[in-house]
This record gives sequence, structure tokens and C-alpha cells, in this order.
Amino acid sequence: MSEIIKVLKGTKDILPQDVDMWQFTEKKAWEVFSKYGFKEIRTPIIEVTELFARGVGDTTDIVNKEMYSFEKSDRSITLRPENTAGVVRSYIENGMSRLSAPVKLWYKGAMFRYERPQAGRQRQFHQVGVEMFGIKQPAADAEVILMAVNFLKSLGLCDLEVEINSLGCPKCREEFKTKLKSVLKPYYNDLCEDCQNRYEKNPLRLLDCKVEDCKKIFEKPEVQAVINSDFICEECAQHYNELKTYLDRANIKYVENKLLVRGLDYYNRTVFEIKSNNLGSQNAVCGGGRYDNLVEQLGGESTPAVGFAMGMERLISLLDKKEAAKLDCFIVSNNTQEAFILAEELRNMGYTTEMDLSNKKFTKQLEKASKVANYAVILGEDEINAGVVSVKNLSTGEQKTVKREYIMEIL
RNA sequence: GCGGGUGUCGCCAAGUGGUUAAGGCCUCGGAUUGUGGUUCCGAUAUUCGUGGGUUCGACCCCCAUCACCCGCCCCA
Repeated sequence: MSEIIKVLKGTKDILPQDVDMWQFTEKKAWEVFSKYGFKEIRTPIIEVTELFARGVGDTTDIVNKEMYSFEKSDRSITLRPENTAGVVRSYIENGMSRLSAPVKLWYKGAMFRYERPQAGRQRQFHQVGVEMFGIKQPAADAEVILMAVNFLKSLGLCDLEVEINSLGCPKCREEFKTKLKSVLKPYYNDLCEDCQNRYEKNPLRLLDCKVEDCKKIFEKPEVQAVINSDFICEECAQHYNELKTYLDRANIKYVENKLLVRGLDYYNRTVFEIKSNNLGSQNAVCGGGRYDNLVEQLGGESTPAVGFAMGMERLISLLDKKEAAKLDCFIVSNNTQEAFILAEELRNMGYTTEMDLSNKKFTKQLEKASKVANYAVILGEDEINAGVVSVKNLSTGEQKTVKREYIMEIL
């Protein structure tokens, strides 16, 4: 035997015993999102690298060091690390701005990031997500959050916390960045290396640093004063307040978290996350927000948008394991030819059916039937000659003999 | 990129220097050539991630290496 080939680091097989959980969540996504008028879109897994550099932002870790990129025919191509940029690309390219707003799209599929794998984090992982284009009013943000919550509820998940925040618009955010930088300036040398970097490139990211020493600095009164100051401009504040009113009236519980800053550059105004305490350190199942400038940034006409993405693996790890469904019928017969035909008849009647293909002994066949099926359909010489079939309920032991055409009355 | 942990059958595992490497689950065969799920019997690791070393002797000790897991970072 030669050496076996194993899955790549950070990737996983989704095995048959788990696949029904995936189908379950995908089906719920379709059901719930459809109710809100969202249509599924499927964009390619590979895109031109520039899409992500321009879309996600080249100061982000995702684009900086986590992309699977390669050269092909003089083009740089990348496996998508997320799908908002791809959907926006498609929206622009297919002229969807001509459609009556809002344009509501959802997707599911594999994403790729070259990171160190750990619990809740793989290199190939899967997301379900939604994007809504064309509505600047906070009702859109609220609808998207409401829908996320209802989707999670439909999966039976309720021990979840919604966090929201507003990042303001580019204008007020710029002012906030300036203030933040000036209040932190005296402590610059005490900040960790990463934070010093962020200080220059992306000051907002400073707020969610987990290094203790940095946290202490952020807890200082004068820093807290800046963090807690309502830096966002009047329009942004109104947007945020209206959103909260919608959420209150929809009975959605949320926590306001001023430190919530999403890592992708394209967000403005509303950002939100949904977390679970049962997940270990990678505890966000859903992350999203508003990105009013992305469409324009990618060459489309200025179009407001909101969306979110959820990590399927994380969702599924929170679901209760279900027992594998049994077959309706397993045929027990010493006449493989006849059984073969009967099996197909049963399938055509709509029953999931298997039979013994390897000519095992009667008792072995019945043993197998009792493991995998609800009913054993017994077709022996006696039954064949009489044109009947014996149907045995494998949980009660009850057995009835009927003509083949009346099988449906028993099953 | 930086820390920490673990590798014994398909799965869960005992064994921590001394003849043949427990046990359980699953799988397969038999008891039982047309009646199962219970029971009973039997089979299944020339070998303990891999390569060296120490030793009379290594799953056990040492070194190296690989793989996986967890945490940081980042994100879903």
C-alpha cells in the first residue's frame, strides 16, 4: 500500500452523518430569506484579485496576508475570502441598479482564508449571507438584523446576543479618528506593536485590541471620554436612533457596544454582530453592517447597501445532533432478481428502499433491515408464487402479508 | 507569524522500561440453510505518527521530525 493522501490543513470533509445538518440550515436559510423577498445568487469562487484589494480593503489582514492568490495567464486570481465584494461586482456588472430597489440577494458557499486553523476557524469555510442594495433608510438595517435573528431562531438557536454600533459616515469618522489619535498620542509608546500599526493605518481597530496593557490604556478616563463621546454627526445619529426604534418595536434585544468595529474597511454607520457563548474563542456566528460606499468604490453608481454573513460551521456546531433517518424499506429476499424489481417499484411509490445486493443469508438480511429500515419487505419463494409480499414492522414486530399492489396501505 | 497541548486498530481508549500490546464500540463470520433488534462464541494492531539514539531489553527515556488540536492575531 502506498501512503494515503489526506485533506489539506484547515479543510474538512463534510461526512454523510453531518450532511443533513447542512441541508437543514441551507433549507432554513432559503425559507426565511425568501419570506423577506431575498433571491439566491451564486457568484464564482474565483475572482480577479483586484476585486478584493479594492473591495475589502488592502489594509485588512484578510487581503494583506490571508488570500489564496495565484497567477494564471498573466492575471492574478484569488479564491474569494468573503462574498460581499463578489456580489457587489455582480450587482454592478449585471446592471442591477436598474432593478427596482431594494435589490435583495442571498448566497451560500465556500470561502477561503489562509489562516492558522483552530476551533471555529478553517481555511476553507462556508458562509450564508445576504446583501440588500438601494435603501439608505435604517428600516433596511433593521430588516436585515431582524431577518438574521429570525433565521437563527428557525434553527432553534436562542442563546445568542446581538451587538450593534454605529461607525458614522466617512466625515464624522475622520473627526473621531483624529480625536482618538490625539488622546492616545501620549501613550503611543506603551501600545503594543499591532496597536502602533493600527494607530497609523486604521485607528478604529485600536478599540478591539485584546492585549491587557492596551486595554488598560483604553480604560483611562480621558480615553474613555473620547470613546464614549457621541462623535457621530447628527444625520448618522438619527439613522442609528431610528434603527434602535425599529429593533425595539420588533422586540429584538440588543447590546450597544461602542467597541464593536468590524474588520472590513467597507463598513459605515451600522455594524452588528451576533455572538454565542457556547463557541469558544471564535464566538461570532454573524457579522454585518452597512456599506454605502462600496458599490461606488467598485465602479458602480453610488448605492447604499447593508448585509451580513454567517459562518456555517459555527452555526452547525451549535445545533443538536440528529439521529440519522432510517430507510422506509429494506427488502429481504433470497431471490435477488425479484428483489431488484420490487425495490424499484417501492422507490417509484416514493419509499426510500434498499436491498441486499450480495446474496447474504436470510437472517443476515433481516438483521441488516432492522438496523437501517423501519420496515422489512419480505419476498421469498412463497410470496413470489402467491404474488404477495410480507411487510414486517421492525419496531413492533408486526407482520402482514398483502398483494403487491396493496403495499401502500401498510407502509 | 508567536505561544501551549496531543499522537496506541475505522472510533473510544488501558498500558509510563521486562516474555504473546487490556477492554469497549463498529465491522465480519458462526450458534440459527425463511424471521431481526437481546444473548453466546469466534475473527480483526508482526505493532504503538515517523526517523534516529540510550539500554541486555523501549509504547514507555532522550533527540529530531511530521501531523493534528487549542490559544494569540484576525474573522464568520
